[in-house]
Amino acid sequence: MSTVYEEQAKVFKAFCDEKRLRILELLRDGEKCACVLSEQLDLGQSGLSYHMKILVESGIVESRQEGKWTHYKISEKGSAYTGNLLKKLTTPNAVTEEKICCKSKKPS
Amino acid sequence: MSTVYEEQAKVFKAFCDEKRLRILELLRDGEKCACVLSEQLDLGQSGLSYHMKILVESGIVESRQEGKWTHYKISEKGSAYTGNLLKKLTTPNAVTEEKICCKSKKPS
DNA sequence: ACCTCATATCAAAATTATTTGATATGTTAT
DNA sequence: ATAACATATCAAATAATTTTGATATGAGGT
Repeated sequence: MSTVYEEQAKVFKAFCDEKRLRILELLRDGEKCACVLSEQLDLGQSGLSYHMKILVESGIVESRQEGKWTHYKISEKGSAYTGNLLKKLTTPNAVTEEKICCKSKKPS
Repeated sequence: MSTVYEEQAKVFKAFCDEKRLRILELLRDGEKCACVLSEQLDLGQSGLSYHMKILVESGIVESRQEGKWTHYKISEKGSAYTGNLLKKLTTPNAVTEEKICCKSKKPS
């Protein structure tokens, strides 16, 4: 069972972990390279790499290579996409709105 | 380590699981009771209950008791809150925007 | 080419989330 | 009060995620 749902879930995984929220918070102050991020969080090098991969794959973060260093920043495009997706997922379909499910009372 | 981050993560957990995304999709068609949801997904009674608890605790879904039945629907308030939170988490701080980290090149 | 450094990947261990079946709670009807 | 039903909770089993340390890859400098 892998489909649209898994794709969508992947996007929000970015926000489902404490460490990643901390990383995003740091990135709100502007682009940062991995070394700086690793320094500011209690995360080893490989742990950071693991989370950055998830963030990049979610589309929320962009990476840029510069020589040995990798710089990360929040992606405007990805953020906008996610915002729209969230709205879509939580907006009622407006179509067949009223449909009683389990009868509230037996017919008297 | 439990704080704001964990609180925020909890909100987005609603969207991080395939089953829950399916449930939300069903709820976009209007309020539904647990029995109907359970019927439409390959989820046993207790499994559904587990996911509904997560959804309700995230604030995205509201529940309403009616006799024996529990009805669930998407919470407008919770959705709006989450939308704003998402925006907040992905909007740059605009303050000290430019700050070079790892020197791009050695001073020549 | 070789060395050093930054990051990525891998595999094992540890942690956390999900599923499942059994039982508990609470509501309605008899 | 008891029976029947809807949902919640619990505990054990399973699966997925995260952490950690070791090793690989790839860039720059010598």
